Amino acid sequence: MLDAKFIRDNTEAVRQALKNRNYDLSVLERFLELDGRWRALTEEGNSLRQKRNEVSEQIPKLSKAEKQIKIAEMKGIAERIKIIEGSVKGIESERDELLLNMPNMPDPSVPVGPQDEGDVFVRTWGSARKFDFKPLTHWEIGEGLDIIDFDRGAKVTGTGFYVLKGDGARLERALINYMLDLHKEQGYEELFPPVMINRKSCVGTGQLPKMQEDMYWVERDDLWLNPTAEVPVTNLYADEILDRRQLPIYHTAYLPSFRREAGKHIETKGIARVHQFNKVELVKFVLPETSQAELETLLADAEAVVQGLKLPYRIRLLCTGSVGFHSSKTYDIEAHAPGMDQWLEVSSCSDFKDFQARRAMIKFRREPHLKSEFVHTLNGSGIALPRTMASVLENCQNEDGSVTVPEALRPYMKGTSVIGP
RNA sequence: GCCGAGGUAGCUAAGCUCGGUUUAAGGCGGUAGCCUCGAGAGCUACUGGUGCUUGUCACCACGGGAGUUCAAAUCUCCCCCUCGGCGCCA
Repeated sequence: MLDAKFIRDNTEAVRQALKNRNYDLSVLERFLELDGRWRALTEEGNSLRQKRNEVSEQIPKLSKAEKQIKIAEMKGIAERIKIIEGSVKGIESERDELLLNMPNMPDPSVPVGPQDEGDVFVRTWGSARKFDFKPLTHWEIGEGLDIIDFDRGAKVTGTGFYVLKGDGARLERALINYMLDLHKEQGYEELFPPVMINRKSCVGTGQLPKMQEDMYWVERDDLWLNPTAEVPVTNLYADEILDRRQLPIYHTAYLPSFRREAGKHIETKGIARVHQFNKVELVKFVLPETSQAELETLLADAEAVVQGLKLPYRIRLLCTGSVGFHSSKTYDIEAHAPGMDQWLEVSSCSDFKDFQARRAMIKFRREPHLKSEFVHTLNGSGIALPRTMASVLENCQNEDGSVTVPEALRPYMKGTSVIGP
C-alpha cells in the first residue's frame, strides 16, 4: 500500500507509475477527490469532538439548571458528530479500498515497457544441454518411469493435481531438504508456518483483495489456503515494532502452496502449472536503506540452488508492464527445460520496499526515543519445486529413459544415483 | 463443543461494582539530561498512533465491532483471542 501522504505530495510520479504499469488512471483521480473530502470532514469532526470533550469536562461542575441547558446543547453536537462520522467512515472505506488496489511504485532501475516484451535478460548461467538423442518432456519421463501419475491425481482431487510415486516422491523430498539446508547455511532461519491463513494476513501481504479469485477459500472459517509462504512468514511480524538490532531478519520456509489459476487454462501439460505445489521460500525484513543490496543477495541465494543442481538458467529483470502488483522490483530465475524447449520460471525475487510493511504494520525503531519506521520486506522463491523437478528430469535424462540424480541430491536419496524403470 | 477466568501502553498492573478530579495511577525496563574521575545509586524529562497550523496543538487509542448516553476502560449486545476444567479426537 502506498502512503496517502506520498500520493498527495507526488501525484505526478504516481500518475506516471500507473501509466507505465498500464493501470487505469481514474483510480488516482478518484482517490485524490475522496482524500480531499476525507481530510475536510475529519477536521470538522475533530473540532466538534474537541468541543464535546471540553463541555463534558465542565458538565459535572455546573448547577442543575446550567447542566440542563448544556446537555440540551450537546445533544445537537452529538447528533452532528454521528452524521459526520458516518460519512467519514463511508469515504474512508472507499478510499482505503482504492488504496489497497493501487500497485507499488516501480523502482527507478526497472525498465519501462510493455508486459514481457520490455523485460531485460540480465545474465545467463550455463548453456542449454545438447543431446545426441531427442530429449523427452518431463511428463513423458515421469510416466515412463512411473514416478508421476497425472490420471490418479485427477481422480482423487481434480485436474491440475498429480501424484508423485516412489523415487519421484523421494526426489521431491530430497529437493526440499537440499534447499532448506542450503538456505540455513546462507543464514536463513527455518520456519514451518500454518498452511491456512486468515483474511487479515492475506490483506497484509497484498493477496487480498486483488487476487481473491486465485485463492482457495475455506468458507466456514474464513481461512485461505496458503498461496505462497510469503504470506504467513511476512505476517509473522504484523502489528509489531521491531528493535533495530533485530534487523535484518532472514527466514526460509517450506510450505505447500495452492493457486486456483482462475481464468488460466491448465492446458500446459506436465507439472509446470498446477493447483498445488511445494515451494521453499525466502523472506527478508531489512532496513530501508539496504533493500536494494538485499535484493541482489536474495537473488544470489536463490541462484545458488539452481547452480548446485547444475541446471542452466537465465535471469530476467521484469519491466514496469510485467512487475507484480505489490512489487517494486523483481528478478525471475528461469531454468531451462530441454524436453519442453522452454525456460521455466522457478523463482521470483522481489523487493516490496515498505508496501507490505505499511499494509501489515511491520515497523522498527532505530533508537528507543525515535519515531518508528516501516521495515522493507523482500521475498523470493528458493525455489518452486515442480518446475525445478521438471528441469531436473529433462536435463538429467539419459537415452534409455532413466534419470541421473544430481550429485547435490544424492546424500538425500540414500545413495540412489540413477532413477531407472 | 460446553463451563469458568481473563485480554488495559515495550513488560507488569490499578481503575470496571456505582459512567464525569485520572492528564489511563503505580512499578519495571528503555532513552536523554543533571550529578560523578568513571560507574552505580539518586533526581528530572521523555517513552502508543494520526493530522497539520510543529504546539504547554488537536484528535484517536484500554482485544475487535455495534449500541445506550451530553459523556464509556467503566453499562448492553455480537465476535475474536489466551488460560484453566470437562467432552471429543489422530
